[in-house]
Order: sequence, then structure tokens, then C-alpha cells
Amino acid sequence: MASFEEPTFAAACATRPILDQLANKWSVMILSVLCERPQRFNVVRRRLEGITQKALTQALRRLERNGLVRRRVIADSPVAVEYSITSLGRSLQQSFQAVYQWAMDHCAELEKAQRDFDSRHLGETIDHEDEAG
Amino acid sequence: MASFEEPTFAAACATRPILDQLANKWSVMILSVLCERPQRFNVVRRRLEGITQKALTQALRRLERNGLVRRRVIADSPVAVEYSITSLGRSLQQSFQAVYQWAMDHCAELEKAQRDFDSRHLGETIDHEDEAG
DNA sequence: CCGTATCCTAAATGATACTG
DNA sequence: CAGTATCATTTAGGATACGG
Repeated sequence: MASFEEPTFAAACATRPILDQLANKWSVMILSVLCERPQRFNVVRRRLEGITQKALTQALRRLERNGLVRRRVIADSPVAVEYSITSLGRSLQQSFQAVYQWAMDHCAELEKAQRDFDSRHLGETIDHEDEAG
Repeated sequence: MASFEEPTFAAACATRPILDQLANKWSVMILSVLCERPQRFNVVRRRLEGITQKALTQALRRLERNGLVRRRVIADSPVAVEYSITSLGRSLQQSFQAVYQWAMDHCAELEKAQRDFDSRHLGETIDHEDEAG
């Protein structure tokens, strides 16, 4: 059973860069949107409220580089670009969907837990900037 | 079925802060480690190679605040603190586990996709600083 | 329309020192 | 041991302007 003191998640583990790149909120949302159907850049942009063009471009390129999303130019003037999910991307999206579903199922519990935690820690320097203003 | 132009992931959606806080690599790894058994701070630290004390403290407090992890002081001098996963945390870990399993199953495919992408984009200004040196 | 490039600011990160 | 605090540096993020 080994010593239990050797790292479980070694820095050199091949999954590290994968989690680094893909375990973030925009990837979850983008794959979810593209999973429905191929869509154009600005359509995706409008459906992910709050994302900037720069952030979307970066996220899409990262997903494309990992083979999860395909980029296709469908016209030349004005340029139209359609993004679609690959089968590899679709398989990841299923796992992501479970995380997203969990978040939907448990958001009330989480919000309560946060309120309880915060009231237990009154007066301490916690910076929880909620937009609940 | 609606206009398909309204945002799917509205900024005010209750799941947004959840994804913001929990959809990151350290949360995935920490819950995975704590899922085995309750463990002390520095044990967790050693098993997550590359994490700093500061990052671990912050991540643990965030998980604690969301009710996914429980913190328990088990001695006074020298201080010993044990972290354990809650049942809520365990339910999330199951979804995370699917993501982690996916990463393990597909890391070869992903690495190949990246190589292909990079060779297709030779000469462009992509800054992919791999540690493959 | 779909980006890239630049600039600027805000936030995350890392190293170090210190406390109970 | 398990943190907190501070500071320096890096990185991410947003706004804007511009190009194919």
C-alpha cells in the first residue's frame, strides 16, 4: 500500500496540464453551449454573459489546441467562423455536465453553508465580495 | 423554444460563483485526497506536489466555506489540524472524479492533439510554455 | 464579423518572515 | 505544526484601437 507520503498528484503527472487548462468555468460553459450545435463566435459570446472577446478567443483556442473544439471558416467577407465540438470534446462535456448539474442541484445548500460560515467568522478579515448588493 | 439569443449562462445565475470557486485544479485534487480519509494539513500539502502553503490554506478555506470540507483541531501544542470531506463534498468529488478519470483516459489523445495543433501553427506567436525541457 | 495588439489595472502567485 | 502577514513579481482581465 505504499507509504502514503509520496505525492498523489505529482507535478510531472500528465493530467496536471490538462486540469490546469480545462478545469475552469469558461471551458465548462463553452463546451456546454457548443454541445447543442455548432455556433458562431459572437453567438457563443452572447450566450456567455460577462465573457470578453479576448477571454473567449483564448478559451476557444485552448480548447481547439486540445482537440475538443473545431474551428471552421465558413465565409470570407465578412469573415464568419463556426465552432463545433469534437467527439473528444463531447466526451469531456459529459463529465463537465455532471459538475454543472451538481452545482445546480446544490446551490441552495452551498449558499446556506456560506452564510453559516460567514456568521461563524464575524469580525475576521474574510473578503467575500458577493454581488448580492 | 425561446429565441436562442438570450444568454444561457447568465451572469446572475446562482451556479456562476460555484463554478468560479470550485472549478479549478486544486479543488479537484484536494477533494480527491481527502476522499480517502481525513488528513492533516501538511500531509495534504505533501501529496499535492507544487502547491504552496498559502494556496492550500486558501483552497481549504474556500472548500470549508462552501461546506465541502470540515476543519477540526485535534491537539493544542503543537497544533494539529485535521481536514475531512463532508457528505456534500463527497457528492461533488464523485463528479470531479469523472473529470479526473477522463483526463487520465485521454491524456495521450490530448498531447497528440496539441502536437498536431502546434505543428499546424508553426511560426505563429503562440506561447505554449511546456515544461518539457 | 472575427479576430489581434496594446496598454493598463486587478488579481493571483511565490518567497520570506513571523506567531501561537 | 498550522497558519498569518507582507511584499515583489507574475499573470490574468478589461478597454480600446486597429486589421483581414
